[in-house]
Amino acid sequence: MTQSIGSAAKAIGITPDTLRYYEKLQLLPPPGRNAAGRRVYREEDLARVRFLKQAQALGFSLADIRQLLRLRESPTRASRTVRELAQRKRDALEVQMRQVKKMHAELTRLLALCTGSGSCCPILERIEGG
Amino acid sequence: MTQSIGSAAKAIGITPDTLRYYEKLQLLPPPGRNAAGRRVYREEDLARVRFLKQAQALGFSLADIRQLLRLRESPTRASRTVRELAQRKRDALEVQMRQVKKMHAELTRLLALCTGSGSCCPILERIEGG
DNA sequence: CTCGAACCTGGAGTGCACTCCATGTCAAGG
DNA sequence: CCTTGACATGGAGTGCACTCCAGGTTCGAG
Repeated sequence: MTQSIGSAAKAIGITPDTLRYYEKLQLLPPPGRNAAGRRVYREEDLARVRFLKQAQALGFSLADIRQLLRLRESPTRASRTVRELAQRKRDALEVQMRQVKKMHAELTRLLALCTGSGSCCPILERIEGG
Repeated sequence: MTQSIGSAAKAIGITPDTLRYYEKLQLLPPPGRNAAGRRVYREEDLARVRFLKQAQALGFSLADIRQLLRLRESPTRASRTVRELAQRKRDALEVQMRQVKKMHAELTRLLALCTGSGSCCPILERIEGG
């Protein structure tokens, strides 16, 4: 069963433009074409795109994903490289999480102080105070 | 006490380019100039930049900060608008936190499964499996 | 006095991940 | 048959926050 670029994109939840963009970046191999020169996607092609999107949802960049896809294709599926990639990504997420948490806590604290009615604003004061 | 753009930038921990960039975006008012036409920063100017950087550290974008700076300058310091800005930002951070947490948990789970030695890779399988 | 560092300006380039555009071809419904 | 919509291409534009460059002036140390 094959699909046009439009229905393939819809099935995955992206746009045809994005699909062509991934192809241009060589994240996806050129799909087949029909007699009229239009792209034809097989289930296998869709699986690759879904893999890409899943990895993206796990926080990997397209550059990371380029690696991941190559490893996925490789016959030995060199597990160690993937593991290292995942580990680095997890470390980065930890740092990000701490930062986001800190910002959130601070804003929560400031919002609790702030009635939104007074003429003085604890939020501005906090930012000013450093 | 006044500063050259270089020492002002250093004091804040940014580059002169960034300082000029903020000025171009009108996030900072044009500072004074000396006889030779070089920028001269007063303590007051530095305070504004520090405010900007603090707000940035709290997760505000430059567009947000433009608002914040205007409000800071305003005579009434309209607290309600600031509060709304902060609230929206906090909500966004909550969403972001949940996402980052989820990705982190998933990667941790996968890394626990993955020895990095076997020929099969749970991480790739997970991404494939959807 | 000289030399290198710091400064000035306007504008271009970066990185990420798309997104949109103009122009043209092709296919299916009414 | 005609229109409308999906598809094709190459290339430009978006948004964010810088960052760098060329070409010229000025400052401060020796």
